[in-house]
Amino acid sequence: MEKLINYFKLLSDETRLRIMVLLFHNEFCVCQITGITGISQPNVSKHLARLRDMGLVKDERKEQYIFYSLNIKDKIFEDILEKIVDNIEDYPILRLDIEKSKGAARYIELMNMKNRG
Amino acid sequence: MEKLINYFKLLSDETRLRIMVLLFHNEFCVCQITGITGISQPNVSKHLARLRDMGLVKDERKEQYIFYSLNIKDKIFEDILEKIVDNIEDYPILRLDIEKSKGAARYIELMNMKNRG
DNA sequence: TACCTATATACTTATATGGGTATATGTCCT
DNA sequence: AGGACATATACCCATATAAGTATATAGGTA
Repeated sequence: MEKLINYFKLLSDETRLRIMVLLFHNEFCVCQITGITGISQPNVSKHLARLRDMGLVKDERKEQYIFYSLNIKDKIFEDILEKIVDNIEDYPILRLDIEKSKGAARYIELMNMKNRG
Repeated sequence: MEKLINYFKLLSDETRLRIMVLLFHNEFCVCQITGITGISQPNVSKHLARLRDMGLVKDERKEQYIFYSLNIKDKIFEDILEKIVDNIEDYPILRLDIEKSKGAARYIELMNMKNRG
């Protein structure tokens, strides 16, 4: 039951909920999540680390970026997350994050272009 | 979204989760919940008050007892709770509470009989 | 090598949370 | 009215949690 309790703890924080819902739609690196949500980079990192330690997300380095993606094994948790996503219209903050995230693939391109002048 | 977050906060505490799952099966008074779960009376009362303030349970006095019952209006919360109950075999503590609760109707009878000698 | 960006972590602080004990309130019964 | 029980609440304490700032680590590129 401790696991179940921990799942609910995870979801009971707005920052983590936003991150989880984002990752439900796609994989993102830390800077993309930071850019999309406006949450500070250390904060995003910290929450992702916690999610990783609980085995709910996995990370993969691609050059300078570390991409995080969902890694859910527990059906009950998956179902709950899905239920939230299905009702995303009820949660404008989440919907907005997803909207913004659609331009996020370009975020890294833009960064790279900027760095190269 | 604050409501959703609050739902998860509610469920992320073992005491409240046990109470909610009990009430999902039946209505109970404070002393029954205390008897079934072994949680202290003030603690049970406090959590029930919190649930009541959030509109998730309602209370009804019957003589000296105050019975609490579920009063869920939000479908997403109902679905989540249902999902837990459907998988109750995974959570021995919850299952045991339910088992014990089956004798709980008799609890008040016993109390009354004892008081009358 | 030096610099820039991405990410992680340490440290601090403020706040929320949960539980215990003691006590108040309310109801029933005699 | 007084005693017994049910419930609620106040108060205290310990702990957990989240966020910010500063800093460390690591990769990429010139």
